[in-house]
Amino acid sequence: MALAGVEANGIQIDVQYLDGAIADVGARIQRLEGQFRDHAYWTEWKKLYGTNANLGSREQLGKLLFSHMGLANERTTASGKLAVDAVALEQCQHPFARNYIKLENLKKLQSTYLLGVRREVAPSGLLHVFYNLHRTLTYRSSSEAPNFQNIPIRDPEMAKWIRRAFVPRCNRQLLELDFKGIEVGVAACYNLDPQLISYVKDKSTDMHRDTAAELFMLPETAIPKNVRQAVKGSFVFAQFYGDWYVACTKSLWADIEKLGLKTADGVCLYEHLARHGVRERGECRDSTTATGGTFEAHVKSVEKKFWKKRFKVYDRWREQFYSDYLKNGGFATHTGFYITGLYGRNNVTNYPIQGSAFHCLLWCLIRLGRQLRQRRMQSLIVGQIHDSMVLDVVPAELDEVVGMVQEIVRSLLKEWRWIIVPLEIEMELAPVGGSWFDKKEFKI
DNA sequence: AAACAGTGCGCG
DNA sequence: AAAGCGCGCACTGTTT
Repeated sequence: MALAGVEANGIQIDVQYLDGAIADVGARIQRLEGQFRDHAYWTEWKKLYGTNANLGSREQLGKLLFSHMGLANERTTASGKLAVDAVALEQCQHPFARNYIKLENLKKLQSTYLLGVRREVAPSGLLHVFYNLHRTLTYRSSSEAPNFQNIPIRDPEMAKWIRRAFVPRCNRQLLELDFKGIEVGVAACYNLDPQLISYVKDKSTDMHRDTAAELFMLPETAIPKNVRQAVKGSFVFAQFYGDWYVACTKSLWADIEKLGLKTADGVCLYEHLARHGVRERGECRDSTTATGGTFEAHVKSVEKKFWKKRFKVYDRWREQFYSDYLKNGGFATHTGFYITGLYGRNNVTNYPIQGSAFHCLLWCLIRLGRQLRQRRMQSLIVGQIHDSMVLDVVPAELDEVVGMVQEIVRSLLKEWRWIIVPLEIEMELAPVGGSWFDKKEFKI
């Protein structure tokens, strides 16, 4: 019922802007495609495929680059074919391949997002997306027509093109509220690992910083922001979701180059590691290839310490939870669901965390929506993204809305006793009349 | 023409 | 023993 309310509210779209953006991006795509058709490679491409040559076919591009031209590519897909994705094309280090990625990005922006939103906007100018609660294995939600939960944000350029179209109603502003680190917090509520709990509770500590110090042999007091960020994504979260050191080694090693990671003194991390006796990545083929002096061997030892020392209770919980599932044929979540069926180890230990984290948000969303109506306020909930909600607020109601949310979170902690860590709400606010792209951190 | 499988990529 | 989790959408190429 609550999500149906959000669907009915709808989010305002700046249709005039959107139509302009569609025209602009369309022209860019045309221009780029024209450049491709002037390139010598396109002539080769046509020799291979004749009238069937299709610039949009990655299969054809793969044949051209990796079979015909003989460029290297060791990446394969699930079914064993050569992968022709952004990583493989990046590795070609060739302008034709690089520009192809750019073109594909623009086409993704145009077809999935700009046109995807345009197609669904109602004549009123409101976009009523759908939220499902019956389609996920984890008891999260999903969103469709269009999917409101995967609108670009990480690439600022793509984010600007599409998020500019999402605007507040007249004389209002967009407010986004999200739970900070909710999945880590909820994980701690399942595994009760004292070290993890203390990391979550004590703001002076930072597990990403500490792990970064170990992985890159740096002092904990001198971890650059982008190094911490890379370790958070490529190691800590990956490990929590069930990744292993071989894959983590590859992505961390690639991050150094891709993100230009350096020590606080400006020394490239390859050079820094070499000074500490780690001169190469390692073969990274399987569990037998980690030989001494390689980054692979080092990451392996950090992983061991990570699970056997730092988060040993979390480690034991994963084992226990999975073996209980094997015995019982199912597992319960803290939010009252019992999940049965055939799943692997990573699924079983991740589903309850992912689902329950969403239920914290849903619990709050239900109450906020109800209270806004009861108080006859004009502010509306207009969207939801797993651990966040987007509101279209009347400026005069802003303080009251924020107060209501904080009170609701307090009552959540009282009601659900299994939540044994603090829950923090982060807010982002756009100016009155500003778009979703214009949101900025907002503190009271 | 519709359905399906496979691939790739956007988000949390 | 397995080897990050969850989604929706667009597009290509093939089958029905």
